[in-house]
Amino acid sequence: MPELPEVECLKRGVKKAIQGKKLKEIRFFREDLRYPIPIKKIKRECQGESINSVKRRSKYLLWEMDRFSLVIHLGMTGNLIKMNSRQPALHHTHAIFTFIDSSSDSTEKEIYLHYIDPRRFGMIDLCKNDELSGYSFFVKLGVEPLQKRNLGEYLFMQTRRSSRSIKTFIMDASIVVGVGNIYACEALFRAGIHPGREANSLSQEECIILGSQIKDTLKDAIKAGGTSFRDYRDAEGNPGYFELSLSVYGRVGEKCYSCGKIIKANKISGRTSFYCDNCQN
DNA sequence: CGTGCTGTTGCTAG
DNA sequence: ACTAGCAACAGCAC
Repeated sequence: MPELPEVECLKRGVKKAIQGKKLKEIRFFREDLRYPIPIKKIKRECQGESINSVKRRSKYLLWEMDRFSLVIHLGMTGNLIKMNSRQPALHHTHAIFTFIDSSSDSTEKEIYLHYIDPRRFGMIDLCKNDELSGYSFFVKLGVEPLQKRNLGEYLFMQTRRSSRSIKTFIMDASIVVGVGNIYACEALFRAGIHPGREANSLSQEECIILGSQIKDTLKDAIKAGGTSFRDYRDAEGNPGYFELSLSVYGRVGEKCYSCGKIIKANKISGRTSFYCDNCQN
């Protein structure tokens, strides 16, 4: 489900639901996802703590408490959904977080966030707040596309010595985070750049166009609530609608909305790439 | 029934 | 130094 826009939308919903609330109880239903879950440590350090803020870095969610931050990644199929029950409702429910208002001890207003992940490519981890900058999963991350000023100039600099394809390049999280297969395809279409072009063959002008199209594509997707390609839902269980705006992704064999030629699909570094031969050069 | 895809990321081998 | 390929897994379309 998640590329940057989906995680951003989920973050906003989760933030609304739990920020300022007290994490009363955490229940785990298995010991590992992609990596082992430090269950004892998480229970010890987080139960009874208040959530000061909910943040996103790359595709990681951060629940910041006084000393620690819970780090949650959704992998390919993970989700966090508000439910009415503290009982697991689905087969692939791996954790349930119970929140209460910090001010009251009543059980009336408990909130239950269920972590669900069929494929278990996600992760749940804990990191001290003052160690986040050196946190192993964060140290190698590239820039946040929506925060980075002059993203295009940055891409131009970074691409100069790279012979890999531009699509693989912008999907590389050590260069720029959050751009997965869907948004890489869409941003390249909007920029009129063929996904198979060698990164270092792009002119400065093309890089600047690509940089701004990456930002616009991500922003548009966030506005639409993300892309519910298969089963993405936000924290409230609502789907996103950006798939209605997809120009090329998943449209192989269909007509390009812009020129009417047939959309093609090709494997680039093992990932299916959708593009219009006519509009993208 | 297989078979071959799928939104991620980090490690490995070349 | 860079890059492609793979592994971890469940579900779904064909």
